[in-house]
Amino acid sequence: MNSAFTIAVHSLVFLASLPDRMASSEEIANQVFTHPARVRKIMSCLRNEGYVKTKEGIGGGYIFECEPGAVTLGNIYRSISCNALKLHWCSNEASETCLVSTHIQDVMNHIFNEAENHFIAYLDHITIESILHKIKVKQVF
Amino acid sequence: MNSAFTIAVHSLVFLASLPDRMASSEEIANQVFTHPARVRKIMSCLRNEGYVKTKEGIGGGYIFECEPGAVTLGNIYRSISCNALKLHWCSNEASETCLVSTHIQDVMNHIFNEAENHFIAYLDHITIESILHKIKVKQVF
DNA sequence: GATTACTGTAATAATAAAGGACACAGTTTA
DNA sequence: TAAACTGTGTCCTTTATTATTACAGTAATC
Repeated sequence: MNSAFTIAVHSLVFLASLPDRMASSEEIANQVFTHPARVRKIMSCLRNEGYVKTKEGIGGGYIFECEPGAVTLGNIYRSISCNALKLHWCSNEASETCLVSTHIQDVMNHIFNEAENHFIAYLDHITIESILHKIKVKQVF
Repeated sequence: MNSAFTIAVHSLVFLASLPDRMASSEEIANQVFTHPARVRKIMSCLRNEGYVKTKEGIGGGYIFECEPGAVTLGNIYRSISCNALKLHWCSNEASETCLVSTHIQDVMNHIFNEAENHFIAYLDHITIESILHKIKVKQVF
């Protein structure tokens, strides 16, 4: 799993802490310790899903489009990292002589899909707002 | 997630299909489409956990040590890939001025741990034997 | 309408991770 | 002693990820 998911979550939590003004990609990047261009790319994705509103030009930037309580980590995962868990390892040269080799691919794909669903189901229980709240009360689990 | 987990599962399913003799790393590598040295490395790990028995020298190789029905994919995941889901992205230069940045790391670590637990809990429902069985009856889900 | 401060996005470069290949010591059998 | 194995470390290539740069497009402000 790459870090795009974490950056997205961190950015959104940051935005949720600033409900009344826009934040520029540079400001977010400083918080998240990455580069403004990367932030913009990731935020583009979140904008397509309707989670943030963006504005170009002077005074522009990013702001939450909907209620932080309505956005789950599952939502973010699905828009940013879906299939990140799936194995990239793949070989189609399977010798047709062996039943195990020819079918294992299907079996593993199915298992990874299901396992990822369980992963996402857990993430769906967590909202951006709940993370912000936990941080605010300094009661970090 | 790297492919070591998949290679381990495939190898074990293959071994489960040969309960009465040892298979060499070369034979397994042919099935799994990787290199004998990589198979040996991964099998070493599985041997440490007691899932396979190994034997050096002529006629040596690998064979199942326990019942294929007793080994779950969760077992394999824990021995081969634990923490594969965890984010590697990490920055300790968090500016102490911002509450979000300073605590987000703890929060995300906790979330990834829990999410991985859900992932593993699903894998614990699947045994090597059940995979072999599904393949044998050609009823691949 | 020119300037400034932004986003959007692509291209390239640098870095990190994964996997393959090889080597060789150690072990067991014959 | 030779042959067929495992165990393990190291190097090299490939691939994936991330950083960096660049620049066109847009909106506000002077």
